[in-house]
Amino acid sequence: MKHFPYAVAGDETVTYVPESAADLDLFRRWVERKARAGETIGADTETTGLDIFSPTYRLRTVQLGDARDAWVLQVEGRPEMQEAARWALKSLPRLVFHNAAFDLLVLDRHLNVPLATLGPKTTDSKILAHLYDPRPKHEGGYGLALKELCARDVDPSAPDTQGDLTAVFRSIGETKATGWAKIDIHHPTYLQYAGLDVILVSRLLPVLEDRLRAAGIRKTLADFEHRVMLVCAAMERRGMLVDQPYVADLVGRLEEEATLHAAKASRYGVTSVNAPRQVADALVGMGETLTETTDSGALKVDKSILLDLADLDTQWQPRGTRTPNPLADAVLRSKRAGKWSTSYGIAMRDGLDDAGRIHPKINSLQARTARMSISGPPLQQLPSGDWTIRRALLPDPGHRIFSVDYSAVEMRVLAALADETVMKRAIAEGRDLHGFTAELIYGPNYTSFHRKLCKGVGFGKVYGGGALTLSRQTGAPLPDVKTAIGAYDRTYRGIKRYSAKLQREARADGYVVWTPVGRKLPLDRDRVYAATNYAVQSTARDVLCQALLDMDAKGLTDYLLLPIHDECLGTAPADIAEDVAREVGKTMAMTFMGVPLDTDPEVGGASWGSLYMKKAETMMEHDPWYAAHPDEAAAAEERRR
DNA sequence: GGTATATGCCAC
DNA sequence: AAACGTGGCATATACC
Repeated sequence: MKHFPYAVAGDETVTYVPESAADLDLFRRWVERKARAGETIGADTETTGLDIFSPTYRLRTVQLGDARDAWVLQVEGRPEMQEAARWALKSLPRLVFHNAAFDLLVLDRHLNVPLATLGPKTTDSKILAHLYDPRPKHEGGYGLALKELCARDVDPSAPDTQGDLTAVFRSIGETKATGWAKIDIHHPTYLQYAGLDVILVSRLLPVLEDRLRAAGIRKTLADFEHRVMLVCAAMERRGMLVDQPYVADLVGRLEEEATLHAAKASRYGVTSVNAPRQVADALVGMGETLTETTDSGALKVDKSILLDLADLDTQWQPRGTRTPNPLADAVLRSKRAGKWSTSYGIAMRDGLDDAGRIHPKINSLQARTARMSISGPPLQQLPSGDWTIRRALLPDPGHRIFSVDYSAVEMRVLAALADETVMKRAIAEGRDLHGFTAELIYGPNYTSFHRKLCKGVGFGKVYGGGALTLSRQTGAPLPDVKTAIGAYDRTYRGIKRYSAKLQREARADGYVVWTPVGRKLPLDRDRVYAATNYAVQSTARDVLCQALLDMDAKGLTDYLLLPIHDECLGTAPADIAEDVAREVGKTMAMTFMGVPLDTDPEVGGASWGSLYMKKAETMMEHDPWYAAHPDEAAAAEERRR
């Protein structure tokens, strides 16, 4: 048996690599001892990369270990090693992984150890670290990577196993992208580091648990996050069907459009529309005056400035206020088509598993506020004003897509947290909140502009924005905005009071905000005003996560595709889709601190895009389900009006 | 070849 | 008095 000694925090540790049947017997005896003792064992996998669901993906090693001993099972192409790993994972009573969702999905898909088997006995050290301090290193936190955490809590000189291996990859003529798949499975550094990771995570766990206890973070919150992680992992495993012919055509059209407009821009000397310097220089050369600058002092040529120059409004419709600048127009169009093609179209086209599905990574606990993120491709950020991208994603065959979102959840959470009595009354009465506000401030004859202003001020409260930003955003004159904000504060005194209280407490209590679930959110000292936003955004996130757990308990997870901040996207057989969506809506709906959080279920057709099409005609032409159900298309158009 | 930063834009 | 929050990700650019 190969073995690699290594000193961790002054202790001798050993990584064992079983080769013979006798070696595996030793491994099994170790597992039996650990299982009897009820110990939590560190676990990890090495694989060919991060794209778990790609057809060429391979699991290479499975590691298990405690604070002193690690075992690396070279399972790739070795049935007896796979069997031993499977047996060990099933026998051990408690496991700890760093970033468990990844390894659990790898083991589910490539070692046939179900998510449902390992999930309930798994602790994720990354979740615990996030609960202790959600900030990555560059934001002033301790960081969330295993290396960063172990440097603090285990051994400052512990190696950067991932980083150091990158150097090894280079030494064998591979890159970071190819190294994990190509490195010899017997390479001593590879095996040594594979074992070290589980020794490190075993040692990290008790320290993190102590830290959470000392910080006053409840065990129930950690349990909540682990359950949420497992529901999200199940959604990630399910993935989403891609309309492959549609995507192929879409990418073609977008690339053509990007090229066409790039060619126009090149006539003005811009060789790359994505180079802000080139664009700015060319515009100045054409006689345009650019006044705004970026943080580093360069002339700013962002979308809003280019839209002005191209004489387009925010909906890209001609405004008729000036002669459109053709370069600005070409740059806008080329950039948009290019981004939609690469970030969304190509990502969908090239990220497929062998069943034609994509499996975007759902990070259930990502942001400082605990918000989730989705990447590869970023499905939470697909264009919503235009249905063409979402049209590429489909419910399962024979299903209809559905979506359920909360109505104005962040405003309602704010009303609840701030105990804002006037706002709570309006919500309880089922009033349109922004119209209600406009009426209180401007009287019964308020205009749509007044309502828009009030809506903006409300969002400003949630985001912490000021008068100037709001004025820029709505186009309303600064004095009008200031007046509206003043009136708003007098109308909803509870919000100002709450915001002031959070900030006062934060300054007295180490610049943190505590949320109702007992989550501790660190604030930047120079942005204490963000406290209200953090509390609201984080609590709204926890509302959706509680709903995910409630839905899971009712067996609804099988219908869910994605969480999108205040919304759940799902798929259900066409004959029961309406019922499923209604049930999801009922389960998501709840009362939070006395404030009702209503939901709005909506059932579409045979593509996600159908939920974003406004006209029945469009639905019938571009969505097969509506093509077969014209009456439903007409009804959907009516509802969306 | 790789990283870090700047800029910009997509969503809620 | 004023302060717009959270992400993912592409491209350009400078630098190692």
